[in-house]
This record gives sequence, structure tokens and C-alpha cells, in this order.
Amino acid sequence: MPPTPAAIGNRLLASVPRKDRQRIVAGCESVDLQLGEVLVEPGEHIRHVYFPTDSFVSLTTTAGDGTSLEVGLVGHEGMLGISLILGVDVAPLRALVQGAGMTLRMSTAPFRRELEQSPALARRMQRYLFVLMSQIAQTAACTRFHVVEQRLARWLLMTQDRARSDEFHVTHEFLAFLLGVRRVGVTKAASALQQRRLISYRRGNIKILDRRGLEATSCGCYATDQATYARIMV
Amino acid sequence: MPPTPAAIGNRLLASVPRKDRQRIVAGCESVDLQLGEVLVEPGEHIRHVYFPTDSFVSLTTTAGDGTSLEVGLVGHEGMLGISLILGVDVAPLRALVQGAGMTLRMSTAPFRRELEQSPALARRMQRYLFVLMSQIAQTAACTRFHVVEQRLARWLLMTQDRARSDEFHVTHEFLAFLLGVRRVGVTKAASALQQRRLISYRRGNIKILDRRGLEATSCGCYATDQATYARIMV
DNA sequence: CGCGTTCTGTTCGGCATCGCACATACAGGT
DNA sequence: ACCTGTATGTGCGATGCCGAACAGAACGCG
Repeated sequence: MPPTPAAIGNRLLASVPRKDRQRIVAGCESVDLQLGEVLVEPGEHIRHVYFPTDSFVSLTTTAGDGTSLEVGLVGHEGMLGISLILGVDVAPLRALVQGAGMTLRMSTAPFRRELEQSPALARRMQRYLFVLMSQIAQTAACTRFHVVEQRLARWLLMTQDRARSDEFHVTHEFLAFLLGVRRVGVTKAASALQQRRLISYRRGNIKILDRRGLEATSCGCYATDQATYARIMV
Repeated sequence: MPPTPAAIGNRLLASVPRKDRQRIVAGCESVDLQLGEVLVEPGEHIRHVYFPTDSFVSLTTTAGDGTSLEVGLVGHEGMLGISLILGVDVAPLRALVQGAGMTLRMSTAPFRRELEQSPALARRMQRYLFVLMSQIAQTAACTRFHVVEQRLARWLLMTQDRARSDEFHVTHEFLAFLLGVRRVGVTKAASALQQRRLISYRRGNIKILDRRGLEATSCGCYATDQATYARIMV
């Protein structure tokens, strides 16, 4: 049962003209993404584009050795496989499912055809790519200059937006991997946030208690991202 | 005196079809960029695109407070103002002249017309944008995981490529700003490299003595960047 | 109920970098 | 020859994070 337009729940798709959207949704299948699933590795050929509805996906990069770092987060506000917009069918980053749930998915070939047919569609996707690029650059600076607690607060806010819920699942271990720090570092930062009643967590289930407080604790990078999105995506 | 096609010296322009290139060069003016000049601030309207020939330009991002970080480096292999490709005439990053010299420059409006007229041109620029985006992501991870000496080595290699010379001008102070560390940190790392006869420097003039040695010292990020460029730009 | 697994919390010495302050060295102008 | 500004070098304690190891706590399964 293909989802009805009202139930698409992907903001990026929702912003393209109705006719184009209908054709795209018709060409999509609904897929249930599992936590930890890797949709694509850097350098790999892109087989599908994804329009997350309830799921969200981390974009991570590696630094030669085993280390890796999350540089972008994609949920119902965006899409995966965006480099097809640039005519490149190679993935620049690893796509790692971070929040399990449903997504729309379309094969590369028909998506390319849609892009050719609909300039309006292409324009929206291009603007999203700009936002994503800005997010990656912001993350670079944030990672360099801000301490773990601030970065964690930012991450929680970003994730809450995409999870559409004040509660979601993620362990300290996984978070450490995404933030590029030790698990202990996450434990410490998370404890501090919990002690201040900004969040509560228990064996992988994190609940946001005080968004305002988190915003105050986080660096300005979250607000910067928000502002860029608002400015570019209108 | 407009430069002859042979003297363009911008690899990106050189890779577009002859006819398109000629029209673009005809629409460009030659400008001499000064060290330290800021071509555009993040969020500002883009007035020109630049195709560096002898100059090179750092793309930097800020982290709210005064701190900032170089996330990309553009020389004769690329262009500035690339976000116009995405239909966005706002700059996502600060463009700071890092190596003085000549560049071709074109106003935004005619450049947009060229893009519309020549799909071949657009395709090349799109691929370059992919490369730049990969570079930004790589820099994020590099900055997080690698020590100053490695990062400095990478930076020197990147810069040498763009300076087309084994000698160029940059002070520790400026380098510290780009790498997001203290000046003293650069002094220490640079001293170490000099002691190992990989470079020599004297009051802002750096000379590369041993490229191979620098490649060995640097993290794999330099090689990764090179590989991406080679793969995507063919 | 008991047991293994997963998740979280704590501790230890070590290291890269920080911020600050001060010392030296070279270059160019007068 | 001197003086001034810019560039580089050194020393200090502080800090945030590292790697490793271990202890407790919650859950899930037999």
C-alpha cells in the first residue's frame, strides 16, 4: 500500500510541486530501516535515493584508521543520495541508520529521469544540498572548538527534530562513535546533562526533558544550522 | 589584455569544451588578489565567481565565537562561488585570499547565463562541487583525529599543489588561524618538520624540501583528497 | 530464579593542546 | 647605526580528552 500524499511525511518531498511529487511517490517503495544498517559506503555506487519519513540516517566520514566521525544527519527534512544531483553516482560518505523507521526509496535510474523532467524538483534538491554542505562545514568547526557536552547537546537537538519525538534510542557507545570521542566521554557529558534535568536516559533510551536548556547548553552551531535551513529552504 | 586560452591556467576551465571556455574567458576580467583579502563573507550575496590561476583561496567557517577553521582550499584546480551551481547566490563560507596572484573573475549574472547555455559547463562544475564537498568532510575528520604536525604536512602539500611552486609565503600566525590552533602549536610542528629537513622557513617564507617525506608524515587525508579528485574529475 | 549480555559509571596515568607571558631574532625605514 | 614592528622560540601550569581496566546495574532468556 503506497502512502497517500498526506502521509508522505518528508518535508523535502512535500515542498516540490504536487504533480512531480505524485510521480515520485508512485516510483518509490516503502522500506523499513533497521538501526545500525549501512545503506552505502563511501566510494560505492549509489543504487537508491532515500526520503526518510520516520527514520533518520547519519552521514559519517573516516580518517584512514578505524576512526570515524558523523558530519551530517538526514531525516524527514532531507534525502540521501543527494550527490546524484551533481551527476555523480558515487557516495561521498557512509550512510548509517541511526533511527529505525520507515523511508521512501527510489532506484537511481528513475530518479535521474525525474530530475531531467522536473526543473522544480531539481531546484529543491539543489537547495537542500547547499544546506547539507553548510551543515558539514559547521560540524567541522564545531567538532574542533566545542567540548563534548556542547556537541552532545547539539546532537540531541538535531536528533529530536528528526525523530519527531522527545524520546529515542541510542547508547553511549554509539554516540561516542558518532561524536568521535570515547564512550566514557559521552557518559560524563550525558550525566552532566541529566543531573541538570535537561535529559533523562536509561539503557539506551534518551528522553529530552528541557529543550530550552539544551539550546542554552549547546554551542551556537545548532542555531546556525537552523538559520541556514530556514533561509535557504524558505 | 585578456589571457590567451593557453595562458588560462585554470584546470577546471581548461576541462570544459573549447567553445564554452572561450565565451567564459571573454566574459571574465583578470584580477590581482592580495594576501589576506576577503572575497566574501558567509551569508553574503555572491557578486562574482573566481577561477584562480596563480592565486589560491581558503574557505573558512566560524564557530560562533571568534574562532574559525579552514575547511577547503581552492586554487587553479577549482573555482569560487560554486554554490551558484545550486541556484543559491549566498556564500556558505568565508573566502580568504591565502596566496596572492592572478585570477579570472566573472559577474554572477553572466555566469548564470553561461550555465544555462552550456550543460557541459554545468556538469564540470557540479563534479567539482562534489570534490569540494568531499574535501570539507575529510577536513572535518582530519581536524578531529590528527595531530597538528600531520595536519600541517597535509596543508603544506595541498598548498604547494596550488601554488605551483615549492616556495610560498605564510606566517605561523596565519597558519594557526587556518588550522584552528595556537601560533605556538604551529611553531612547534613546523620546527619538527624543519629539523627533519622536510621544509625550511624563514620569516613567513616556507620552502618545501622533501615532498615524499611530507606525504609520509601527513595523515592519509591528503592522499584521500587526491584520489577523490582523480576519480571524479577524471 | 539464575546467568550471561549489554549498558553505564569510575578510576588511573598520560598526552596534545590551551592560554598566557616573555625572550629572541630578523627586516626595513630614517 | 638605531629603532620599531613583525616573526619566531621557549617556558609555565591548566584542561580536556585519551586508552585501558574494572565495577556495578539493568535487561532478557532459559
